[in-house]
Amino acid sequence: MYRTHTCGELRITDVSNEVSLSGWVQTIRKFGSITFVDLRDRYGITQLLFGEHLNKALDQNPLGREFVLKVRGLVSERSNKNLNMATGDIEIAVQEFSILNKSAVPPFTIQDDTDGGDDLRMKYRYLDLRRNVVKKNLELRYAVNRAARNYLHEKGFMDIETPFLIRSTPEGARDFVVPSRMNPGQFYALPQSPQTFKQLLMVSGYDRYYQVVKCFRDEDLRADRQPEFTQIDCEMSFVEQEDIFIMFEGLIRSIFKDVKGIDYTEKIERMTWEDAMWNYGNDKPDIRFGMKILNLKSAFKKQGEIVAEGELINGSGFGVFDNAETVLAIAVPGIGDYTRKQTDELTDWVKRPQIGMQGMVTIKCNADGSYKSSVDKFYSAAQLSTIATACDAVAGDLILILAGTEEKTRKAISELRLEMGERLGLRVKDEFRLLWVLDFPLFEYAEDENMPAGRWVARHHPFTAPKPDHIEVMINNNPMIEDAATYLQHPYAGIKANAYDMVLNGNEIGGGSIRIFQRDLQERMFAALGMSKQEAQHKFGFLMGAFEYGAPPHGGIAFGFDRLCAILGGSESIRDFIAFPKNNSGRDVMLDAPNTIDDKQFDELQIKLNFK
RNA sequence: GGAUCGGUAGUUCAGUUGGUUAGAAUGCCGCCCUGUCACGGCGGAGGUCGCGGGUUCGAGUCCCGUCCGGUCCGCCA
Repeated sequence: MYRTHTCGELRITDVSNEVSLSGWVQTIRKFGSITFVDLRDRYGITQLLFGEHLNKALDQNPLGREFVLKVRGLVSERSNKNLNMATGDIEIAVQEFSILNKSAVPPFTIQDDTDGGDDLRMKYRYLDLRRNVVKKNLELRYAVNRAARNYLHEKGFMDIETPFLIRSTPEGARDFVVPSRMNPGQFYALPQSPQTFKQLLMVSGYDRYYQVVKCFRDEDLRADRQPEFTQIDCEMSFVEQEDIFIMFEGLIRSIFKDVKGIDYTEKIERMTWEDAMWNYGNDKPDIRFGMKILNLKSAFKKQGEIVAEGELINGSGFGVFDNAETVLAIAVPGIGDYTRKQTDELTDWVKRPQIGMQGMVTIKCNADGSYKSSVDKFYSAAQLSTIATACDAVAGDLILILAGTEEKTRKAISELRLEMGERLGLRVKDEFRLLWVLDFPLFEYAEDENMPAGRWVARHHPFTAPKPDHIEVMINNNPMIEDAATYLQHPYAGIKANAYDMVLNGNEIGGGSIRIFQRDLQERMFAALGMSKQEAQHKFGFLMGAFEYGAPPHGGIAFGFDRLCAILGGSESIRDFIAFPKNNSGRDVMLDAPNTIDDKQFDELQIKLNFK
């Protein structure tokens, strides 16, 4: 028998029992004639004491780090206890031991504070996974998985597997493709999500479906993006948006409770996409802190906004503002005492290529109620005061202003806001703020080499239903864009979707929609996206055919499982929460994949390489 | 496709204005040590400075190219 107990469970109450343990050698501490060894397994660490009588055996069979060891001995109370270890009251007085397997010296230390770099740890991921911190992350992942499954099972959702080898429908992300040997010249695609299958399951009457499922997208990677990733994919029949909100607020609350022990009882806020863009410059705002964006002048119109276009900065003679499409400001609390050097550094920050601003204007709000600005000669004290008041700035604040084209400036100030939140410590890791963003536009403008004026693409996906009030607009207007410069005036630009994202601390953790379930509306949607009737029938005939046989109204949501785990675990990178992740270039550095295949395999597939 | 940072001992890093024999910590090996748990003490081994080319009397250091890795932009319905 290899073991009677694990390395994490023996306590003072077990003293004088004879036990066997098996595990890995964490450390060896030799003291002349006695030797201490920390033995590690998944459950913990237990100290072993090798007495003088084993010295000869140890000389003949020397131990090393990461050797696999089996010992038999007596549980003994320690004379020096270690309060930092769960098993710190006891040790095993070893009577006999055997080395089950030797280990080469690991390329990095298997410790919480390892000396190994990311690259090396990924190459030897099986060693990295032995480390406690990595193990904790995977345990958290499993806890989230369990919490989700328990909740969904409780609510009557049924886990149904859908196929991985499907057909390519290159809308949106690039597909990974798999050649078919039995059908030469033809390819499967790996699913970007089980979207159409879950909709078909609704047509089939399964009512409530879920799956914790791998999805594949052949796009460039980021710290929070992998080519294969996991979604908690859900779909329900006979629901409206409100039903979805209630159901999945329950899910996320349940996950918080089970995984983090947090009772998230607060109301989960809701914000329209327009408000999010207007106030935060971003469709996934981090609402843990304020610093809302003030529009001093904007090409982006929004109903009900108090500040009229240009009102605050008109006629100043300051060309940068007067000529800009958009001028946006944020009031950063408590940094009104920044030195010239510090504000210059911030200016350099927004001038980085990734942000791409030409410059930045600052207004200091002094303690005596006066203002000091880098554009003092263009604006009166009263004008600066008006701007400051509109920004809700108080004495001690620093107002940062960016000007330029609408899209770029809004994106830049959004980045600046997040950066300042980060620098001021306002983005607290263990504070969680959930938010629904809703009323997304149904369509998004896209450039297209075949269509000079551009065309519409689905912002979410082509199965998303328009808001009921907007269906008429969609049906009664020609989708054709006449002029790229005025696409915002096209009726389609204002059509809103029954789509929603769940946002946690500035991250999109889930997104979904109410779906189209009538054949004619779905056809109309494909047409709006520039797909011919034949093409739509060819690619999605199966779905539209299904809609003819009594499709129920339905909708759903998919959560980004890896990302959710990373945020709950307080990490920026989802790689820490995936057992065997890919690197930045989509490579598995452990397997050295992707890699070439044999000529024989090419022959069987009847495929010939044609490198350019 | 683009921007940017990095590549020096097994590992993590330092290396000044281009100048003698490229350092530290940790890991590894050996010896000593009966209560350690980041054990301690003494000693030792360990380097094609990613690769290729160039400038120079002289290159880890400067220039060009290339490969690899990190982060970001584009992209990600």
